[in-house]
Amino acid sequence: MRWTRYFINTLREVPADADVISQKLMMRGGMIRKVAAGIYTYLPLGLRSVQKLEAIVREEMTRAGSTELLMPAIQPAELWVESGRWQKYGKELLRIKDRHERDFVFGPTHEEVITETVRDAVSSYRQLPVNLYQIQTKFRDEVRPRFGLMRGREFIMKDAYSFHSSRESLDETYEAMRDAYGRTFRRCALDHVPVEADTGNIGGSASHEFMVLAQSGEDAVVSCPSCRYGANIEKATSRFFEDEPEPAPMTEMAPLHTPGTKTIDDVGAFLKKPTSRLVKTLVFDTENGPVMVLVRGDREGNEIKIKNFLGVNTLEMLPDTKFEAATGGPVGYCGPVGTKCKRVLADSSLKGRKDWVVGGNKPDTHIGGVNPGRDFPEPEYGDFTTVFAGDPCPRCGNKLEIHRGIEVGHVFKLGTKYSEAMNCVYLDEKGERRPMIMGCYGLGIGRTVAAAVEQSHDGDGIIWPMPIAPFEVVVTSVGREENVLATATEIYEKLQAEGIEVLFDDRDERPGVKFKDADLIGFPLRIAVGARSLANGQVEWSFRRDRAKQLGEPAAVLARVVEEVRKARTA
RNA sequence: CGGGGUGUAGCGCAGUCUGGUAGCGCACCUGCUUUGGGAGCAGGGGGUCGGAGGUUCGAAUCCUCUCGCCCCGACCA
Repeated sequence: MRWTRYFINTLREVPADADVISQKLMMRGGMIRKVAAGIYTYLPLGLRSVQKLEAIVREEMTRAGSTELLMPAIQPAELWVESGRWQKYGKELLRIKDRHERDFVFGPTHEEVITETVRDAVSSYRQLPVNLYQIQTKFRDEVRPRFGLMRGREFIMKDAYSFHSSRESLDETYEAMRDAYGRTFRRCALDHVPVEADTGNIGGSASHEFMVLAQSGEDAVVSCPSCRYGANIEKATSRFFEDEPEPAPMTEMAPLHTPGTKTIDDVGAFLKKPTSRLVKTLVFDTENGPVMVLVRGDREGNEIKIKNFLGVNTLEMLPDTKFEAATGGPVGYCGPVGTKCKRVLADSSLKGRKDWVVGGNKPDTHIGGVNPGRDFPEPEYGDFTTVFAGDPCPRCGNKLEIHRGIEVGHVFKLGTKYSEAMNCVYLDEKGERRPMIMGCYGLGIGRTVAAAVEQSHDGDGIIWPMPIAPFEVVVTSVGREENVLATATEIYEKLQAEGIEVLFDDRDERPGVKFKDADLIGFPLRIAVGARSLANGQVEWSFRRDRAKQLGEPAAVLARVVEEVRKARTA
């Protein structure tokens, strides 16, 4: 492809509304263009990267035994009513009406359509398992789209769904898909980590996310450098409480006068005890009424874990205005002894511990020597706290690390949530009707491309990993001398003949402009042909990643560049 | 949804407070010079100043309403 015949418009200045690096560089490099908040055009260069990633994804899906289909973006509301999500999904679901005033949605995901499809086509266990995928445009009306392609409203996603007659069959496919994801991201040369994830609203029993590690990531990833443990912070656990001393014998409950100690740190300082020896009381409001959660004083409550344990849809910190009425005590001195809260949870780190120090439900008062079971009803124990960096790994005990990550893929064991709601059943060997067991597997195409840019760039622009670079090689002619153009053209044509993806910068521009553009767009390899080196019968080539220039005769450079591309392709 | 900000040429911005026929840089077009890291000079084209209404002899500028966009927060497969 010749630059002068292509469609590239680079910007010298960063558009004012771009906030993350991938968005800035892709907009400047002429790869994407914002049309509305969270809605982008993929310009030709950007589309090439997208399509190259899609090709890799298709190969890996095929290898994992998944078959491609394409479902509609616009879906009838009835399907969503049937699954129950017409009510539940909320404002993120873009609802539209056709000219007959019939309700439709622009699909944010495709469980409904695929379940209907498989339900109608499959009736016997002999036809299972089924594994189907598509690469398609979704729309989610995010409250706050941001970060360019990383959190758009309209976005391209690969989504796959599998249907099974047994748990074992689902496990097998789940593993195959998980492997396929790992291979896909590895082939894109992305530094990523698979982690255990919260299953969220979608439900289901097991779930893993694939996180690309990058500063701009919206998620926090807990990982162990020694063993292979990795989990989203929403889900991660640790053995932080194992350093607790042996429980002392129980003492009597005794009130403590603690004036002006609103926070747990105040109380610790006042009583001259480390906050880890105190108990912090959190109160949340849910649709089922207020819930009290007790955690060790130095830890933080994890709302996702609490929400999942309770099985509620809404959970938020109880506002001060409702506090006294709900708990029977003032803010800052809340505790489980004699509380009005019907439900009291406690983090497992408190289990077996004696003589708690808790709020006294009276102003300026705490209580020491409090023991669950004796002084207040035994609470419900569970894991309700968030992991801190440096906590011991739940598997091996070594220190956990926390990094920022971009969620580029998510695999779920869905179970029978949708098949039951939508009557997607099969007949087993005994002729009995059973709901199919489902899995679903998402991979953000645009987000992965953006994540690659987040992870690989420098002050001058993008440094594309070869497998998803818009072109593998750029040939830059420097100067307009006849032999320069002739040599550059020849190299360009030979590279094309070798099947290399090459862009020929044949513009009549000054060298600086061409080099700056090449760096900005980030072609992995560059061949520069200029009069100066050509006088010695040489041309120059370099990798974008280090830009170290090497000289050689055209034929030798050509061979070397072809070799480097092939090497990268098979890596 | 709450708080803050912003909207002037394709991009980046000034002008708004203090009303008087719209400006700068980049990009674009023409010419000459230049040619290995975003050239120089000269000339040129392009904007109903987000939209509607109002005040005024006169509105980018003041007032009212409205829309878009951005940031922080809450929320989120």
